[in-house]
Amino acid sequence: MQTHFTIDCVILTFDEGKLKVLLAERNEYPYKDWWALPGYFVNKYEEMEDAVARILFEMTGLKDIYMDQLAAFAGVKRHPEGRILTVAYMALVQMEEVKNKIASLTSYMRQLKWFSVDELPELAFDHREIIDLSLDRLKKTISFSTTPYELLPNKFTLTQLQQVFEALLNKKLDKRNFRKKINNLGYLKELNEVQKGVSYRAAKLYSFDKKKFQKQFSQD
Amino acid sequence: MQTHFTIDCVILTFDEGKLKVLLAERNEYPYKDWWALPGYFVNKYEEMEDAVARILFEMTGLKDIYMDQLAAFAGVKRHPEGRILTVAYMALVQMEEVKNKIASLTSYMRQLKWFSVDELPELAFDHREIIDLSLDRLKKTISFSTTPYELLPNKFTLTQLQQVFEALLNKKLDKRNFRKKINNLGYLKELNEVQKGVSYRAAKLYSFDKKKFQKQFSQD
DNA sequence: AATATAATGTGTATTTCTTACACTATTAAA
DNA sequence: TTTAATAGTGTAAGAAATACACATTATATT
Repeated sequence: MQTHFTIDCVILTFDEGKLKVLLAERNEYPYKDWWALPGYFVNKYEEMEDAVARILFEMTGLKDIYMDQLAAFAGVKRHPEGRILTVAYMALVQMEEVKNKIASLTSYMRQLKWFSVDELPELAFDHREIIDLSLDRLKKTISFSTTPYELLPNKFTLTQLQQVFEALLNKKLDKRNFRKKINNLGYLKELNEVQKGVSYRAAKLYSFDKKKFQKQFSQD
Repeated sequence: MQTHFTIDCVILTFDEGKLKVLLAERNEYPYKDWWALPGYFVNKYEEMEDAVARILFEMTGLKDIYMDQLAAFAGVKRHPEGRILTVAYMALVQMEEVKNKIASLTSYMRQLKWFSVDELPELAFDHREIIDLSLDRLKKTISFSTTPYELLPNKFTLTQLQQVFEALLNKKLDKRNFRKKINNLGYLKELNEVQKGVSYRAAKLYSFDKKKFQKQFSQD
């Protein structure tokens, strides 16, 4: 038995204090004119991860994006023409980088747009379920992973970092306790720079020390 | 583009103080005579979960087995004849139940055998990688999931439960601290029964209260 | 009946982590 | 100079995690 084989990408970023996902407006049957996750067929001799990278490049103009497989969705009734198996991936990008790049629109999608994850339109196929799964996954792993730092610019304030945690965990955190905990983890580097362009006291900038992070997690 | 579509199952249980996985000896090209995960093609109009249930029934004689999707594996070079996409599932069973059932051998496999996960033979395809992934996944989720109880008989001793944790986490735990913690979770029921057939002091039996467990996790 | 064996079952003190909580400092704009 | 807006900081109380040793009990052996 054979099946059609596609990739769908939940591309997430953090912008304006909110977690956002990139959606495409479909220009093709079925679900024409609906919003959907960016995705497409995998070519015969193409590795799945390469197909993901290809789609991510088309959508964001970026290479070497962080990605993580979520799950396979293979419902017989996903598509009116018969089973189309899709492997869903989650990708995390920095809004700063995306802003300078241009996405290539294709015949099968009319436009791309970032939506806040708590203001999603109705979505094609089972794409809502896929996004929910990715948010669940992030929520569970956030404390032990690099995800917050993939979503933020390379230099960020502690308040921005806290906002990422709050958006993913969907609850408010105490500022002092959050900073204490983050400091104890020991993989933030305090920079000799401050935020610019704000009309109030500027916050110190920090960067993420990936090496120290990995050292801690390689011991388990 | 179309691809062949199969399911592979990592069927795990706990027996003789060890975590064990069920493997099949292949009777077919490629990897003829090698040990492999039980698995097979998904039929055209069959839901993926139904295919998993079908394979699990053939292998163990059991229905309604706990299962969880692990990941899709789709490497172009997995199979010499071209891409065969497989969705790997993890299934957990109680050895007690399996022992009374008969598996149905098929033309493509010669025999089934339980292997301790730390004494695995060389495996066909990327099946070793799949097993490693399932063990990783279990390790990460064990404290917040029903997995230990899916692997054990319905009535079990605290020492057995501790052994499951130790096998999954791959480290020794302190008996008193383990019991204190398990007790605080509050979803174990102490039964008025003790272990039988041992030549030393018999341990009390406990059962898992699934309702209380779910109540706790529905609040997050 | 006495003894040996093998695993069960139990408490406390120490340290670490988590939580709750409110005010001063700094910058830019008006 | 005043106002507005966010940055940045410490402490006390409670909860959870860790380290650690011995008496108890059922069976098997002599």
